[in-house]
Amino acid sequence: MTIEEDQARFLKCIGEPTRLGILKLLAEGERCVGELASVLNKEQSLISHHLRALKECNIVKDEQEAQKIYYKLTDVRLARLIIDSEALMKELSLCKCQEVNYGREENQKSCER
Amino acid sequence: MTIEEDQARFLKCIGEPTRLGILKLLAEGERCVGELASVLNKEQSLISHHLRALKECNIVKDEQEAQKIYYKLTDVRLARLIIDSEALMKELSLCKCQEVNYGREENQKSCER
DNA sequence: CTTATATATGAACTATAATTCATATAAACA
DNA sequence: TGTTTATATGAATTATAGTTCATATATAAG
Repeated sequence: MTIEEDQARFLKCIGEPTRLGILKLLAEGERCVGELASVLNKEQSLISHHLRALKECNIVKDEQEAQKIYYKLTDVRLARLIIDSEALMKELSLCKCQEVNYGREENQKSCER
Repeated sequence: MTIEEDQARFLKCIGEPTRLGILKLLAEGERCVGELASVLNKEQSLISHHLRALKECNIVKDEQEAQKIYYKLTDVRLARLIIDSEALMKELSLCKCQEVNYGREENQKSCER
């Protein structure tokens, strides 16, 4: 088991659209499964499966409160990582002069290709 | 196409062991395909496929020099992202008290589970 | 103790991605 | 021009991951 394999597992776990949606919500504060499912408009069981994957990677932790189970990020720096990678991704996409530029058209002229 | 989908594509592209190996080498400086393949001890065609994936995500760019084609990171901040995510991953794994602790055994006692 | 609510689980299915192999392209050079 | 070297490509295969559905578990409330 190499570091790259572990790191890949970690990044791959974050790098899935539904899980990113979950993580961005949890970056704002803890949420229970039902809330996540309704806000993201996905099936409860799907959210549960994704939460389990995130938990197995130590990205989130849970806490039971009555019938509900609240999830939160294990570390605040995860929120930073998500924000930073989003910013970087947007810039790299801009330099490709794609159609999708996330509303920052004024920056298109600074693209060399 | 949501931001989460784009961001996931970006992170998933980085989050693969062989591609991480490539990226860490490119973080040190540009390399041609053959070098990458021999250092990583993988087939040339495999490296080529992965480089194409990285290029499609604008993570690397290439430059031809005679018969050889040199690859480099499109942005230095990618190196930072890889370093930071590795550091964070290691810390999160430590808190899980896993067997794999990347040689930082002295920190195991600070783990609450 | 029965019912409602919240979440988890496992199997089946579907989709996506990684790998290998054979071959194509293209530059350099004898 | 024929050969070597470097890289890319596409098809086929295999592996991994995401999704759905039905159902299980567990807490709370009547």
